[in-house]
Amino acid sequence: MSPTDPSSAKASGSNFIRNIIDADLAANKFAPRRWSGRPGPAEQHKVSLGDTPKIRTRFPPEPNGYLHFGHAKSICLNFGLARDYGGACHLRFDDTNPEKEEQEYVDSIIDAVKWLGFDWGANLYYASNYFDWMYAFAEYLIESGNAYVDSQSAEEMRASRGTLTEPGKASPYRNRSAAENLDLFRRMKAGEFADGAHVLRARIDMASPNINLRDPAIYRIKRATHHNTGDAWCIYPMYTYAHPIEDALENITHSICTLEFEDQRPFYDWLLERLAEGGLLQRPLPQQIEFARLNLSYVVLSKRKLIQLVEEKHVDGWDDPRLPTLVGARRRGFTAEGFRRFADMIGVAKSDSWIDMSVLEGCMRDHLNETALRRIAVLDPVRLVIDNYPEDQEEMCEAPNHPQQPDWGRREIPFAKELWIEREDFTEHPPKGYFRLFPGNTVRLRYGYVVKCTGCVKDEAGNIKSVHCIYLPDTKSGTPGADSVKVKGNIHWVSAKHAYQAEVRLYDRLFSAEAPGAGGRDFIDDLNPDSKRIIAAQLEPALKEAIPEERFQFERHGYFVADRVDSRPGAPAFNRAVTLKDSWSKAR
RNA sequence: UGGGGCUUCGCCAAGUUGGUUAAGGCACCGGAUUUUGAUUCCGGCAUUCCCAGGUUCGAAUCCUGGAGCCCCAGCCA
Repeated sequence: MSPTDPSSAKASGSNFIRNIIDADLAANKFAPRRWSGRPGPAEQHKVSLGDTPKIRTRFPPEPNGYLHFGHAKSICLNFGLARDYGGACHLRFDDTNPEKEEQEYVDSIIDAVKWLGFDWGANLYYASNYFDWMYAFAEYLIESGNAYVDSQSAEEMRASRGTLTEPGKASPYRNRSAAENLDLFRRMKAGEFADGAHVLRARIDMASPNINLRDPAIYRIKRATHHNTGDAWCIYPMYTYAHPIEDALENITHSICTLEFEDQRPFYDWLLERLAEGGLLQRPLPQQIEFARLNLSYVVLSKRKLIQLVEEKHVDGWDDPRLPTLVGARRRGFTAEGFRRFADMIGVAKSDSWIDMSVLEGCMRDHLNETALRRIAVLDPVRLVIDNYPEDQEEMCEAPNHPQQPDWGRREIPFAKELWIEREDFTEHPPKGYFRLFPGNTVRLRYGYVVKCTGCVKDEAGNIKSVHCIYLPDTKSGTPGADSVKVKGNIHWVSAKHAYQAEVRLYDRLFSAEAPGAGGRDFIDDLNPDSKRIIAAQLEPALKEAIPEERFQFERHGYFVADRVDSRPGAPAFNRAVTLKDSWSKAR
């Protein structure tokens, strides 16, 4: 199911959903299930022998937007469960509302789920492919007295629904005969009525304390071209009605959704029970299980807000590396494995919890630490001149591609008299504990020589133009004398003459508030003005050959990725995914 | 205020048939190693489970009462 070895997939700890599945499996609940090889009603499945996957879950996005971090939790949950239990997870597009859904979103969702590392095999489905069955089931509901056509206006319906504390009142159309209802419903389908003229409702209980059971609408007239069925239909099923049926047709065992659907579960069960009674759906019926959606600090995940950020151009499109979309995260340099670890780490439960953005960042840092090649980059360059180094001399220094992975080899970095070093690695007035360059101090130029700082040259305004030092010839890394001089400081550098100057984007959190828009503020006002800084950095020459999406650790800085959109062959641009932990600046 | 949920360490989260000292992760704090102030390693980190009573030899787990937070009145999903 996933690119990672299933056997190594560390069984994410116990959680309430696993407990339910364990109990179901122990009770052999799914033994009667049949699977015909494709979704369908009882009649179709019952001629088959059984269903090989032990459980079936599904990830059912509505193709009306881009997937975000919240979806990643759900994807990892559903596909992860299927993987761990020898089951299957379906990718199903819940496309029952033609006004909001587009092919563009279908494509991006497919890309995102694949990128996260999951495989639905042959189980790619569209709710819209079930419209015929849904329609037939609705006729059955009418015939069995469980649904009726209501001809009230939307306003009238709302008015008669009652309130949270008062029961609703029956519609004057509630007791139409089955024959009349059937005739009306067929004419709705035939296109005889205007949008909104009638609606099909389940007949349950207008006085139910659960508002969702007060005769919910299940079909509405809506003339709109559907991305999949075109103009074949002018009536479309509502989510409440469609979703349970989709699950049942697909033989889903555990239909996992978020907490806000909890009140919907009685209807889910009611509907499926009616249909199973009629022999339309096979038992055992799918069961809906609700878990708490992801809440992430410093982030907005609501579709409305994401759209606003894109449309008002606070970010550069849906794949902006600062956006919590999966395409954005990918461009940012986040990894699929990082998301999977994150999902495992935060677990799944029913309490409405908040996860700090630093947890996600930590997962990315963790995975990137293990996998990213090390390279040198000077992001805020100032010139370092080695006064006692011959003018025209050059030599190579050797550095490992990864300190913990000797097998990954080494690369050479050119060294010369003039180097770029980090501006913050030199100071004339060192604070307590500072062990980088300052006049009189000795540091190692990482993978090169030990140098002793002699001072700096400033312009009239007092800005440092260059730092000066002398090197200790016998101290080159890798040579016998390398450790003859012990130093505490170790700074990185790039030869000025050989450096590859590139565009580097330093991304930071999009919002500076933990809960953007909290306390009645406009969330736009919480935007972090420094969430994107574009700089010209001096990089070690090897970085020129980076290919799009190749990720690196820029030593002592963080993890960066060659941008998959703006990089050109031989001229990659880099995005910062996440910084390294920095206990020095934290301590200060 | 009708209905449905939730409440265990700074943040997640096990624990659910009542039974030794309340898992684990993250964060944090020490200390060791380190040519990344990174990584890695080792150690520490809830006499207490929202609160108050009660049952019991024994309760986070059972009972009673209370508090706080989230969700529901679309012909959205």
